[in-house]
Amino acid sequence: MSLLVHPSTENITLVGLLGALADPVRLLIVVGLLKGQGCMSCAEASPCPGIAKSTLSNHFRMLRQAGLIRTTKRGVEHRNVVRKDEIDALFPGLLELVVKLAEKESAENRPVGGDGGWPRSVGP
Amino acid sequence: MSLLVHPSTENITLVGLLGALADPVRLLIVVGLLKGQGCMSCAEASPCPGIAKSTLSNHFRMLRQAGLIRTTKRGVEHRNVVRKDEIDALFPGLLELVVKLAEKESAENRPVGGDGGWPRSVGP
DNA sequence: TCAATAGTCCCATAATATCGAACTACTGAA
DNA sequence: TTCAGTAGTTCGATATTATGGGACTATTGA
Repeated sequence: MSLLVHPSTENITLVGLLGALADPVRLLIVVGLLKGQGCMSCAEASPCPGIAKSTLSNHFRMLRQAGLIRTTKRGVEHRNVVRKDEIDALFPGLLELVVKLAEKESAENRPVGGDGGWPRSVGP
Repeated sequence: MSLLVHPSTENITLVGLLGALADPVRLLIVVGLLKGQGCMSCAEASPCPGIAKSTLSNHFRMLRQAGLIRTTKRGVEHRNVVRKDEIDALFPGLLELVVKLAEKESAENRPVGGDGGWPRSVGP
């Protein structure tokens, strides 16, 4: 059963948000949500080829737990929206800048994330 | 032997930087470096009680691998500095904003990071 | 009622983080 | 030179976390 627990605003932390954004898939999801509008299906939200459904579900759960998105059931699917107003109040400028930098990075031919160099990509 | 490998600027990614900052200890280290100046000992850099020396060493390695800091040997200790100019060129405004938000968070009595709510702090 | 769809949950496996202990490198005495 | 002390890294074991397949739940529409 999905209870769709969301943290209250006082439990949203900067480290939590950064961690939620520190994954290529999740970053693309969030940028997509912010540039488009609230998105429907998980699969729809992400330009993710060959990622298991359960993994995608986990990514959305992580975004939810970090307080980045709010998920509501709408019929058979889940509607995810970024908690923009709340996050802007807590951490003004963060979402805007991340979106801008992600777009800058991809515009410079450096695929957003890629493997992200995170975690674990450079030797000792 | 420590080779102190640093990624070249083209291998510094947004996801990598966010991941490096997505830890309470590392965030405090980076903020400390940016607010103070290049720091000497790992132990000195971090206001970290009861964190194992090897763990701290790993945190510095992660910051290094993400391209956030540059480490040079100076005598018996390692000198760590934030690669500010390079990161500012790649991702303008990121470091400044993160420092500002971390300070805002702690000013609001919400200890920066805490356990950070990341990873894993809210139930299903 | 039944099939189809959207997502979650559970499990096993793989990848990471943490920390103690051993080790390396450098410094500054004696 | 030798030796003790300091700063960090590396290694091994353990614990935590992510991934993906498959089963399961809930909702919709025929």
